[in-house]
Amino acid sequence: MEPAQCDQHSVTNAQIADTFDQIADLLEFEGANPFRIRAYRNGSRVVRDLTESAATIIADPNRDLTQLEGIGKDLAEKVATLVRTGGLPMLTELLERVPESVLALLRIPHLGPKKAAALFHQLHIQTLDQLRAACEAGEVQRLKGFGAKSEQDILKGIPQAAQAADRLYWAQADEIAAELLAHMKTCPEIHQIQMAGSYRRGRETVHDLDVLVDATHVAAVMDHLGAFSGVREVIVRGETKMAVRLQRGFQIDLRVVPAESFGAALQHFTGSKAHNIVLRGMAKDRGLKINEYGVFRGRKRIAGRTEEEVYAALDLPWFPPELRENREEFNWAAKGKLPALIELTDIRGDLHMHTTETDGKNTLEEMVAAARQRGLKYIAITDHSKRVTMANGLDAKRLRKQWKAIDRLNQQVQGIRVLKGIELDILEDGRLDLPDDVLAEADWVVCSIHYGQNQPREKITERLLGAIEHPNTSAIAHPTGRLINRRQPYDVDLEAVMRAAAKHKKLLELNANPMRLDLDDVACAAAKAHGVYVVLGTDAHSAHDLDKMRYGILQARRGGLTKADVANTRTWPQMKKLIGR
DNA sequence: GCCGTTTTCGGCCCGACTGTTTTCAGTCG
Repeated sequence: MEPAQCDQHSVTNAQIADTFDQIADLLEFEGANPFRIRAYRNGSRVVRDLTESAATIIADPNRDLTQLEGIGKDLAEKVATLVRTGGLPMLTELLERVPESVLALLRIPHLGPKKAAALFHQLHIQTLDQLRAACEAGEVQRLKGFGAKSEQDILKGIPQAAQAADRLYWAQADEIAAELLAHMKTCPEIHQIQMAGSYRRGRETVHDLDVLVDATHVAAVMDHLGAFSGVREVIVRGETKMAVRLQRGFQIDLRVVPAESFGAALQHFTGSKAHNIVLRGMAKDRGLKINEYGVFRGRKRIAGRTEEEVYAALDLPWFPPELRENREEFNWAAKGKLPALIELTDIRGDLHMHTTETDGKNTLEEMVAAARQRGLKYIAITDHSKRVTMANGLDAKRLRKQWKAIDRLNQQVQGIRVLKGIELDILEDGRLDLPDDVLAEADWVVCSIHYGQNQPREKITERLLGAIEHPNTSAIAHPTGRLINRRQPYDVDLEAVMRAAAKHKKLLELNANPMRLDLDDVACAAAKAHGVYVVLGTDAHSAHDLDKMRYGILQARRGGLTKADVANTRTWPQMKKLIGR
C-alpha cells in the first residue's frame, strides 16, 4: 500500500465536520450569506452522521459524496481536499482575515456575529481580556447599536464565556428535570407539562432544559418557575417565554402555550432544529405553515393539540424524539419503515458488571440478587483481569475460584442464570491478559483496552482486531474508550473493527455508563449497517448501577436500533448461537 | 452553498424577546 493511501484514512468524519463548523462560524462573523453558512453547518452534520468514513466513500470509484443530501459539488471537493491533504486553503484564508481568538467573543450571551464584528472592526478587540478593558473604559457603549445596558451585560457575560461550560451528562440533566417537574407540578394553574429539547431527544449531553406548559394564567406559572430552588437569575421574561439560570449555570427555558397549541409547541421545542427545518419545508410545499402554535392553512389552524396531529397533517407518522435529527427518519417515514426502537423492557441480560473481587462495591451474591430483582434473566460477572492492578484484577487462579462460586450460586438461585465472564484486558503489545485455556472455560469474554490508549491508530486497531479474531472472545467493551467531557476516544479505525466483528461474529458493546455511552449513536447506526450486533452492558460497579441500562437504551434508540439489533434482548441460548459459541 | 416534475435562477423555517430604536436589528432557540 502506498503511504498516501494510509494518510487518506487519517482524517475522520468528526474532523471534517469540525472544520465545516469552524468555517461556518468564521463566515457568520464576516456577515456572509446566511444560507451559505447554513450549507456548511448542514454539511458538517451530514458528514458527522455518516455510518462510514468519508474517505471510504471517496475511495470507492462507484460512489460520490454529492449523492448525499446537502453535499454539493463544492463541499464534496472540500471534503476530498481535507482527506487528501489534511488541510483546506479556504480555512487558512478565512483565518488570515479573522483571528481564531475572536470566535471566543461569540460565546458571550447576547453577543452574536454582528456585534462581535463591530467590536473587532471598530475597537480592534480580539480577546475577552481586551473586551473587558474596553467595557470598563466605557468605549463599548459609544458604538452604534450598543448602550450602557449591553455594555454591562457583556461584562457580566465574559466570565461565563471564559469558563468553557461543559454540557451536562444526560443523566445529570435528568436529575434536574425530575426536581423541576416535581416543583412545577405543585402549581395548580398548570394543565399539562412536558420536557422538550435535546433532553427529550435523549442526547448524551444536554445544554439546557426546555419546559413546555399548557396553562392560561401565564404570570402564575412564571412566578412558580422563579421560585424553583436554585434559580440564580431571570434572564428573560416575556408574554409566553421565560428563561432562568440556576446556581450551577445551567439554563431553563419555559414556554407557556394554550392547549390547542400544546402538541405543536412540543414538536417545535423538541427539535432538532435540522428536523424542524425539513418539516417546515414539507409544510410549505403543501401550502401549509408550521410554527409553535400549530399547522395552518392560511389563517386556519388545522392541527396543534397533539404531536401526532401535527405530523399527521403532513401525512407523517409520529417520530420518537430520539430519531428527530434529520438523519434517516424522513426517508424511513417515506417508505413506511420507521424502526420499532428498542425499549428497556426488551433487555433480558446484562453482560458487563463488577464485584468486590475487583473494583465493584457489591459482592457476587448482592449483584445477582439485585439483577434478579430487576427481572434480568441472565447476567455475566465480568471483573477485571490481572493487568488492571489498580482494580485488583483477577489472575487465572482467582478467576477460577470465582467461577466455582458462580457454579455453586447457579445451583441455589432460581430464575436467573449467572455466566462465568471476564473483562479481559488487551495488553499494550496486543496479547490478551489471560491464557487461552482459561478463556476457553469462560461463558463470556468481553475485551477492553485500558492501557496504551495513546498508541497510534494502526496499533490500537491491530490490538482490537487481534481480540476480535481470537476464538475465545465474545465482545469488545466500550470500543473507543472515550469519556464524555473528559477524554477523547482513542484513535481507532472503527470501520475495520466493525468489518472484523461482522466476519467473526463478535459483538460490540454499547456501554450504558452515562459518561461513556460508547458506542455513540452514530456508531450504533454504523454497526447495524455493517451487520454487527450491539450488546448493551451497564459496566455496573455497584448494585444500583444496574439501573443505568436506561441510558444505554436511549443511545441505542438514537442510533435507530431495534430489539433485533441488540443481542442481549435474546435468551442466553439464542445469544450463544448468535456469537457462534 | 444546495437544490430542482412550477428547474440552472431564485428561492432557502419561524417566532419571542431585548435594547436601542422611533419602526427595527440582533440574538436566541
